[in-house]
Amino acid sequence: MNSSVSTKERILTAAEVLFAQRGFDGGSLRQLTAAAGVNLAAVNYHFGSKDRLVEEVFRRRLDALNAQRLAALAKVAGRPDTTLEDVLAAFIRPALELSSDGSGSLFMRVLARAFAEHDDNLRQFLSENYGHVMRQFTAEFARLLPQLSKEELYWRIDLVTGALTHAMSGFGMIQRKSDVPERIHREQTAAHLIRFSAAGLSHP
Amino acid sequence: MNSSVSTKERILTAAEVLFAQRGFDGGSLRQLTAAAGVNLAAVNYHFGSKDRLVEEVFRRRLDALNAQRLAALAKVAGRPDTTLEDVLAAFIRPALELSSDGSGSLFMRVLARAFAEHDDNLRQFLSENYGHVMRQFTAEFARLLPQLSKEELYWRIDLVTGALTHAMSGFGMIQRKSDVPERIHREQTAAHLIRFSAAGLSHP
DNA sequence: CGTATGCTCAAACGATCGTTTGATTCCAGC
DNA sequence: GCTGGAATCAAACGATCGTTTGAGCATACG
Repeated sequence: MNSSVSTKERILTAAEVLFAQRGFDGGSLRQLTAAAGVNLAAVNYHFGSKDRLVEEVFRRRLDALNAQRLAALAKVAGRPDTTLEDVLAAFIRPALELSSDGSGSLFMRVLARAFAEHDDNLRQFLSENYGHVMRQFTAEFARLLPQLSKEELYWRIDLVTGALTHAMSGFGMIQRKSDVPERIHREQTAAHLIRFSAAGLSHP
Repeated sequence: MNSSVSTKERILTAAEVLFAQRGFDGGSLRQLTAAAGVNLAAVNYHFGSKDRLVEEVFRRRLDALNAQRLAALAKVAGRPDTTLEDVLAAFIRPALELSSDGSGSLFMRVLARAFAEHDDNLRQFLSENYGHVMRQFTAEFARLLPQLSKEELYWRIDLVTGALTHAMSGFGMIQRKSDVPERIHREQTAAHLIRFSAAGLSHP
C-alpha cells in the first residue's frame, strides 16, 4: 500500500507534526516512523541521522519563507512612497502565511520553539543561511527610520521579532480551540502585529 | 565534604543551570546530580520524580517574581497620576531583575524556553497559580487605555508578553558575550521594552 | 546504650533511545 | 529473463534514560 508521496516527504511531514507536539528531544524516531507509516530505519537511510532530519525540516520551510519575505520586500524597498507598515507586512505576513498549507502552522510552532531554545547550532545555521534576509530588512528599516541610532534600531527590531515569534508559537494552539476560519484569524494576527510593531518602532 | 547548603537546594540550583542549557528533556538526572555533587537517587528521594523537580524549579522563582510584580503594581494601581509606563515597569522590571542573584538569568532562559514550548501541563500550572497576576495587570491596563476594546487589549498585552519573553530568553546569552555590566544591560533592556511596549499599547 | 529516623550511597531495574545490520523486495536496463 | 543497485524490512546493538531497591551512615531521643 505505497502512497503516492515519497517516503522522504512523508517523514518530513510527520516530523513537523511530531516535533511541534513533543519537541526535538521528546519526539522519538519510533513515534515518527509509526505516524508516517514507514520503517524505523528509513530515517537513517534517507537522512543519515536524526539531527540531519531536523535540519532538513527547517531548510524546507525556511527556504520558502525567506524567499517570500525577500520577494515582498523587493516590491517596496527603496521606493519613496513606501511606509513602515509595508516593510513590516513583508516581514510578518510570509511568516504567518506558512500556515496556509495545513501542516505549516505546526511548523511555526517548531520554529518558534527552536528559536526560543536558543540552541547555538541552530542559531549559527539560521545566521549562515538566512542572515542576509535580516540584513536587508534592517537596511530598509533604517531608511524609513533615520532618526534612530543603529543600536536603537537593533533593539526595536529584536522586540518586533520577539512579538512575532510569540504570536507564531501561539498560532496553532489558539487556532485549535477557535471556530474562526484560519485565514481570518491569520489576517487579524498580522494586522495587530503590524500596527503594534509600527507604533513601537517609530515612537520618538 | 558536605557543603553548608542543603542537598535539596543544591539540586534546585543545578537544575536551573542544566535545564537552561539542555532543556527539560535534554538534561538528565545523572548530569544534574553529578554537577550538584549529590547522589543520583537524591532527586527522587527529595522531589519524588523529575517532573515534580521541574515544577519546584518554577515555583521557587515564580513565587518571588509574581510577588514582586504585584507589590510594584500595588504602588501605582488606581492612582490618578499613574502612567502606562509605570504599570509596564511593574510588569517588566521584576522579570528582568530575576537575574540579580547570579543563576537567575539562567532561570529566565528556562522560563522563556518552557513558555515557548507551550507545554499544556505547564500552561495549566502557570494559569492556576499565577493567572490572578495577569488579571490584575490587565485590569489596570484597561483603566489606562479606555479607548481599547477588551479584545484589542488582550491582543496587545499578548504581544508585549512576547517581546518580554524574547528579551528574557536572549538576556543570558547576550550577557555572556558582552563586557557591559549586567545591571546596566538590564536597565537598558527594561527601558527599551517599556518604551516600545507603551508605544505599541497606546497607539490609536 | 539502644534504637528510631532522616538521609546518602552503589547497584540494579526495565524501558526507550538513535543507530546499524543483513536479509529481502522492488524495479529499471541490458 | 537476468542482473544490480535502490529501497524497505524485522531484528538486534549498545547506550542512556528515570526510577527503585536495600544496605549503610548519621544524628537525635528514650
